[in-house]
Amino acid sequence: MSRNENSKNVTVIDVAKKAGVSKSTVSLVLTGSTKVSDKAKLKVEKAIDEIGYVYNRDAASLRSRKSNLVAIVINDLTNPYSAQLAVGLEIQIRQMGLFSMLVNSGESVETQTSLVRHLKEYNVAAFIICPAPNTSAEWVNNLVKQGFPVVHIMREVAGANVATVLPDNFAGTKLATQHLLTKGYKKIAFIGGNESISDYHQRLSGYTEAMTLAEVPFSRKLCVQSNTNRNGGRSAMEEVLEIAADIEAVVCFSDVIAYGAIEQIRASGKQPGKDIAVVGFDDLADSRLMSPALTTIHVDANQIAIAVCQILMNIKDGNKNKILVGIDLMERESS
Amino acid sequence: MSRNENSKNVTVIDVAKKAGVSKSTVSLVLTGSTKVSDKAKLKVEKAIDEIGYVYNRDAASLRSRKSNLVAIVINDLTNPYSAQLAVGLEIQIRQMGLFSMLVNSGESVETQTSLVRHLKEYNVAAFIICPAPNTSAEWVNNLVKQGFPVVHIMREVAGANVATVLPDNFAGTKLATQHLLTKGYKKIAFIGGNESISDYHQRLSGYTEAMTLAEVPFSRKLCVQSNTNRNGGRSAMEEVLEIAADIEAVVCFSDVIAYGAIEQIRASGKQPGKDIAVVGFDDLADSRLMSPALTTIHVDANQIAIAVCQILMNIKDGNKNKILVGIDLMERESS
DNA sequence: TCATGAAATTGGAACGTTCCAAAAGCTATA
DNA sequence: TATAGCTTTTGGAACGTTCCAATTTCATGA
Repeated sequence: MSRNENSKNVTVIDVAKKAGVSKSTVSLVLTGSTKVSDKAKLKVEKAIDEIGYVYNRDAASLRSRKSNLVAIVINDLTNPYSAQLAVGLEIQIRQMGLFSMLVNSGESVETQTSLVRHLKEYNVAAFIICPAPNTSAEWVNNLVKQGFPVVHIMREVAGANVATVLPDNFAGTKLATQHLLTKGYKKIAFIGGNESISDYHQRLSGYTEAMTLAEVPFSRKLCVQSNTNRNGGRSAMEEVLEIAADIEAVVCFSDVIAYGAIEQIRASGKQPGKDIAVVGFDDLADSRLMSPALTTIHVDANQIAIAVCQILMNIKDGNKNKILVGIDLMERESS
Repeated sequence: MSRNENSKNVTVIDVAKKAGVSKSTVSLVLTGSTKVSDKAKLKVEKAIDEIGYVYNRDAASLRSRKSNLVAIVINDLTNPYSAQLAVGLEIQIRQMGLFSMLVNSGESVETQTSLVRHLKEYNVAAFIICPAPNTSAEWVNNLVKQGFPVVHIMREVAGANVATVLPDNFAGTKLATQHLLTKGYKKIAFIGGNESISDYHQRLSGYTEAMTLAEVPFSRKLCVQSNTNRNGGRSAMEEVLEIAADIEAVVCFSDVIAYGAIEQIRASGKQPGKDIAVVGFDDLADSRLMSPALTTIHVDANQIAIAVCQILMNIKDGNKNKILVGIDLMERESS
């Protein structure tokens, strides 16, 4: 698409003429150089305002081979936690003086591949990716080999040689489970999520660890997998209730799963939070507003965003570490 | 940020050498020209693969003064409906052979202004904007005057001379209210939303129109404003219950408001859907999964996205129309 | 075989910026 | 006043693409 059919653009040269300096001086002002006199700077800024000049980043990044565009590739924007994370990342990136470009892969590797291919053409400086399921390590490593700074968030890709920032899933569910144990519950199930999600194992292990440490017996049958939406929570909870009508508490893979579980508990005629305790994972905004307010593991999206940005700043150090972001237990009415 | 410190980039010239043609021919292949022989095309494509060439859009759009980047400026990505809309727009835009850049204004005019200023530098071809509250018509008109195709979605800015696509809010709440009236309910409240949101008046009018047409008396006191989150729904519902304990049904400004209302109804010891009917607006994915499943006005995000894209295709015709996207009643358990 | 015209290919200029090395302008000191 | 050393300014080249006008190639028909 073209915007203005024929009209000439206003360029640095026009600004230079207006301000009575050279185009090089204008460029120095635009790039915020310190080696330009205040007098010249003022003249240029005045000229820019008067003449309605718009900086052309295409030309700039073509010539300078630099870019301040950071691509954020999100797995699923319709997932509330992902959206929250995207917003946090955007704000942090802007604070670094960079600009972000947000795209959504919709959990499809094909879309993700296509998006990244295009984004490379747009000369992005770095990629922040929440990898779609089945993302290949080879693909990621190739991207890195091409010289792009890459940071993965929320999910790990086995064998991928990239920095990764994710919540301490293991500690999270362990803490959640221990909270329930402390409250005196013994019959505790773990519901929701499934093995195709990279963090499932970590969250499940947190639960089993806590149960084992407390020497409370538990059955693998009470670890019911499901898809990750609200319906998944309902059906997993339904299954648990069928297997063990006397269940006392459930640790949920995520808040969304917990929402479904709560509905199913209600549907079965029991009261969530009273008859059966429920703990979630994520701490979505809704979780403290709902009723009963959901006890959950808080994962601070801003903290993740900050960690990502710190890595981006120092990516040249070849930082390929895994950073675990701390979690907190938010104790509320549902447990 | 810079990616590769010193290494030379692979350019069309390298491709040309490898393929044994001129750079002009390579360019013709890249831009999909029909006036290049199949033989040359194959040679070029082979060379591109072998040499690992990446198209440089900065150079291309600098020279051609064209761009296929469309900016989507969303008011609040953490709002589930906005997120759904953003995803729909992204897909439609990609299908048009364009590329979208998603940014979030967070309902702040200042952020919105800053984002748009930057996006202009990135040479975007068009703006799709869900305007933040207090967006000035002058600002928008100025953007249009600068030659940028602009389409507003979901919200109108009074006095702004731009094409706007939004759901038929009036018809929506009218239909919702008539549905409740048909079911025999008489004491019907309208809750949630507030006058700072451009579509509030339209939705409120739909309700009053239906009540008036049916000659069912109603009190302005039962039209309770609130902020737009779940808590707003709770407090508005609480107020309604205080004023009129015998309320039979509520039309909600949005699904999120309805979620809050349902919780408050429960908290008051009544059963949503049985004792008090609830109707929402938006039809979020969760609304059909929750319990009771929410009766609501369905607004098809894809239809909005398609309408926006149609306008973008024909923007040169100076299309400044307002397009109302049709709505549907989804009758479920809550009414 | 040659002339004709259409189709395909081509090299050089241009897009608007930054980089570079060189020039000019300053200030302080002898 | 001359000089050295520093700060500020500057014109031309370069980034990688597309556009344009000109040239070459090809197919056709006489």
